[in-house]
Amino acid sequence: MKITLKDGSVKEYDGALSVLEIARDISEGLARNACAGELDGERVDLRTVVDRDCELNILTFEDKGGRDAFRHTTAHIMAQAIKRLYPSAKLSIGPSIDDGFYYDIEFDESFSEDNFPAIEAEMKKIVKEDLKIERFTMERKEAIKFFEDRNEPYKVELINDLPEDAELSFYKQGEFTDLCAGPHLMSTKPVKAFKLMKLAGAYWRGNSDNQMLTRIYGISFTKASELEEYITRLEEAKKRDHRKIGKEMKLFMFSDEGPGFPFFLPNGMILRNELMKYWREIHYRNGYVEIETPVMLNQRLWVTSGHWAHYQENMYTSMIDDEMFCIKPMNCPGSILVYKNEPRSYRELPLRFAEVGLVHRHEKSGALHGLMRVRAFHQDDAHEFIAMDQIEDEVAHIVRLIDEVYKKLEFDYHIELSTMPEDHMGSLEDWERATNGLKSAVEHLGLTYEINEGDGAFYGPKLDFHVQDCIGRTWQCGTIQLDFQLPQNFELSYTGPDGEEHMPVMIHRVVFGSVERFIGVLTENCAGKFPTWLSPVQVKVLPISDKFLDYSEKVARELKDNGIRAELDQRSEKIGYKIREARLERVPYMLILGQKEEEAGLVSVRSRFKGDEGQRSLKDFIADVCEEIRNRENRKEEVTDPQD
RNA sequence: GCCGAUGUGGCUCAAUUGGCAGAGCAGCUGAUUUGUAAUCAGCAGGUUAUCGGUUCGAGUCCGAUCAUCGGCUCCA
Repeated sequence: MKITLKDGSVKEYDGALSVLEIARDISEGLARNACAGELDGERVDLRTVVDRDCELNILTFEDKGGRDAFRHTTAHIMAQAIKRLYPSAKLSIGPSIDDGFYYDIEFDESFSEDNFPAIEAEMKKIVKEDLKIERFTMERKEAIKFFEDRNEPYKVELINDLPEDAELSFYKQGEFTDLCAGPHLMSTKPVKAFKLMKLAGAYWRGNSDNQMLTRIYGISFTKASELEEYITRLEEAKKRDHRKIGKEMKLFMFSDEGPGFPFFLPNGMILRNELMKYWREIHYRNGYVEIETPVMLNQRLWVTSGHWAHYQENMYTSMIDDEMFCIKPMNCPGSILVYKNEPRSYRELPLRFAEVGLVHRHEKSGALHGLMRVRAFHQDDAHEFIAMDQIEDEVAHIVRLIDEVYKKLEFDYHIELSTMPEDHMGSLEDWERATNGLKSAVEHLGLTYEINEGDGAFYGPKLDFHVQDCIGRTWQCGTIQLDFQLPQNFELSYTGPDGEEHMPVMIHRVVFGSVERFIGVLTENCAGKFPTWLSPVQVKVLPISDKFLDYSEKVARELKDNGIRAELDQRSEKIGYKIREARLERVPYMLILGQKEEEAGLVSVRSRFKGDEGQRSLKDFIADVCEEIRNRENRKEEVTDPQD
């Protein structure tokens, strides 16, 4: 047989060989580091026997596939340690994930992180024991009996749910045997560096009606230094947390009097208003008109829209004069009332009503998370009413708009297409037509997307734009949702060129998603070092001593007169102290003013980007900063902070 | 909502087996008049999240509630 390797070279063998044996034939080093294989693009075990011509890629810890196998083996080692220490613990599933691995386990007694050190110690023993990991298969009946005898009900349930013809594979290391598709390492020995990271509850099979199991998360590496590096990186990343920076920079706050309801402080308001100024500019440029609809409206409207039936649990309500009013969780019904305010013509389409609407949703207490997940937030919403044949163009138009904004703010994002959920309105045909409309728009733009099965809104499928926070969690920001249902429920129509009444298609879309969440992600992306146009204070004027206060006031006045957000630090402190504070406040520019500057009528510029930029005339400085702000430039940092 | 953890001045954190609630920073007052990341001194600041219990005595032990953090479910 002929085997084509990753580098294109071809190996020929007479008989069948395992992946490991082929690796060993290539080099001893590779065999030592091999974690798994990739056979014609499919992930396989090191034990897999190759007996035909194929492409084979040997995976090590450096490859995602190899890393997965390595960490999956670590999960087994953890499970084995737990079974040694807690023989009555019941195992369910324990996969590798992007960021390590976990195992979901049912314990008899309450389990806390205090138990981690003992488990880690036992894991170390297992690694040291250098247990050989063997793979074998079992008949279904035998396998069920095997796990029934060992009181592992979750494993039995897993086996019962596998298709009839599925091969049931097992991996055995020492006294421990687990149902598992693999792949796995050959022995426990290479798992040199690992750490149990956190503990969480997790519902069996991800269903909140089921039993809650204890999930233990861990991470592992081939070397201790890699583990240390990982932990340091994680700690560094946490310094970018928007909740920490928001407090430091006085952007926003929360109060126990309103859990999940953000308060915007003066600095946060500047940031938000500047963002919205930019937002309005690009929306007016893209053919949107802005409206505002009431925060609360009669329950009747929400019954018609379907929100009362599908979203009631999340809605705040109020009885007024014996009528029930609902505080809006979404802006769409309000926009629809605006649409219906007058007869509409095909000539107006696409009709784009933008609305920065304040919505309230009663989110479960455990779901709240800083500005990322709140109970009151501003959606940079728009509801568009279009003709059926405008779907693809309009969706493409919005995708381009979102892309423009995300690029401007340097967000990395990925797109997900969310399809029909269980709890939905409308016919299957409508759902299919809407889903296909979204698909073809993205495909024609040449963009890639993942499919998120069953995650659409109850009224339609959606394209979601996801971005990452400081520790890699992804958050949905932008979304484009197609909707055939609400136009029907509200009997919307427009007069076509044929003089007949037609039903418009509705698009719900946001670019930022929630302004609050967007600010949270933005803050973490830039670690609070906002571009100058978004900075609460753009220039800080720092007199060397009180003697130069008059000149400093004049300079600050001049800056403010030119529309620059400037602040004067008039405290009787040393210049080093003032600079340090301005740096900690992440101010983009400092003007240092002393005798030299006053006599020459100049300013000394120190920037966040380059440090000391030397002396220049105030006029030139103002011209450049104004230009930078007007263009909404994002100057790059060329200097790093000294350690605190 | 569920599982686990946490809660001490504005912020960051101390407080031994249960035995007088403390420090640094920030704030205020005064001195200092400063040249590119922290000048000095003094003053003030607390019902230890809330409520209840055990105890001669509770920040510390127990219970409940609230909030926050990490996940699960849900979601912009």
